[in-house]
Amino acid sequence: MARTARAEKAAETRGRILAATARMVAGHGIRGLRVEDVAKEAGIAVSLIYYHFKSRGGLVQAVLLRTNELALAGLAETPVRQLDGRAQLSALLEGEFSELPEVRELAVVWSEATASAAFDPALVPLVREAARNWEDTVSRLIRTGLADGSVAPGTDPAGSAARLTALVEGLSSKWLASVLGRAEAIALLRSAMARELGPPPP
Amino acid sequence: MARTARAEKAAETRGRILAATARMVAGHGIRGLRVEDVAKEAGIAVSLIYYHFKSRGGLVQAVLLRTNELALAGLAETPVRQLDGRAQLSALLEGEFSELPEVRELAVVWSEATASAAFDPALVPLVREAARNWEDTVSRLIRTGLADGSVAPGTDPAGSAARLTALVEGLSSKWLASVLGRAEAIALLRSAMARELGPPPP
DNA sequence: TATTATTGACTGAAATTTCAGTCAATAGAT
DNA sequence: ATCTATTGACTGAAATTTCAGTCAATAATA
Repeated sequence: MARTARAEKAAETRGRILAATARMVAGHGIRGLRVEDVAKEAGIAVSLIYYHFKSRGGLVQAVLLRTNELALAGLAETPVRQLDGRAQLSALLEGEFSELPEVRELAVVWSEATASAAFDPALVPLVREAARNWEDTVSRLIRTGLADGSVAPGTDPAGSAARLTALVEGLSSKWLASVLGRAEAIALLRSAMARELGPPPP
Repeated sequence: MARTARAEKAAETRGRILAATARMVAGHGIRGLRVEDVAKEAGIAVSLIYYHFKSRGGLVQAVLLRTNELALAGLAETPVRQLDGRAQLSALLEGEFSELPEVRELAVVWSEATASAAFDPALVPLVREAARNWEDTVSRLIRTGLADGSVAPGTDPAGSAARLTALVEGLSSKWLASVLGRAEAIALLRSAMARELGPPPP
């Protein structure tokens, strides 16, 4: 499908709008999202947003979809082969508390989506799928750890994954709300991992 | 201070407004809260809300304060003296996932407050204090459990309390978002408690 | 290939909707 | 008669959505 130059540029614009939307959601929340702000941030006319997306709600849906895709891509990124499963998992979970704007952005959008899903049924399937992806990745890494000996034998991958992801979500929301510092959050996560997966290998 | 009939009635009205606000927040979130809806729900005029509270923001602050007080009162409710510390803690944490509207209401308001605090610094102290109360209560019950033998010796009350409360918050947000069923949430909580506090006594 | 028609991306401004917040007037208690 | 609680109608400022129209890229035609 030879995309014409015009279509190419349009796709890029759409992408710019979504990126701008993500930044705005990260800064003001889903409910605090203003279409005009998005347009300004993306450097385009407000009405163009309505041309590409049906409505403000459609824009939100689209940005959540994109966020899921980005997160999946991030998970797929092979995290240094020489690390054992346990270390990879550590990196993945602790990475949730990064100060890097683009990582924090994902965390905020995700947390906003979950919170909003309680009032907006349209978001539920999206949030469900994202949660499943995340949990699957964690339990896969636990199995890797079981195989390479970095995780204590007898660990239940699915159960530990469910508990750890829920814990991370709780810690993350406290962290985003400034109730918990980054260091404390990571310390709590580490102690929980030790309980779930046995003492870390040296 | 002999409260006159007028003051009495006014106080009651204030209470009705706050109760209505809590219901609306539970249904639409803090960000979805509209003062006209509150007025309709409480059966009073919009302007009366501004008479009793300075602004929409003041109303939100007030409802969060009230929610904290309600929660504290709920915590204080002596949970049957014959239960050991462990059982009391179980009841307390599992109670978070009750289907009772008034309990679920507390959970939603709390979760909304936390989510909103990420964008509204005015809410941070309130959320902090509520988190501290909650964590203190949990760690106190763990100490009770240590004393009566229902919690494994060597358990660190503060650490376990921090991890358990974070876990409950994560489970709760998934539960409210319909990502997790009540039964699953409780099962995960139980398995986590077993890890933190040792096997439950028979 | 030069000319003409058609489509797709995009804009600016106006229409509509949505809300928080105000105020003067009134009812009711003391 | 005074003060307090309460009302209902109103305002103003955002914010969302719609729409008529421009311009450049592509497709069709000669």
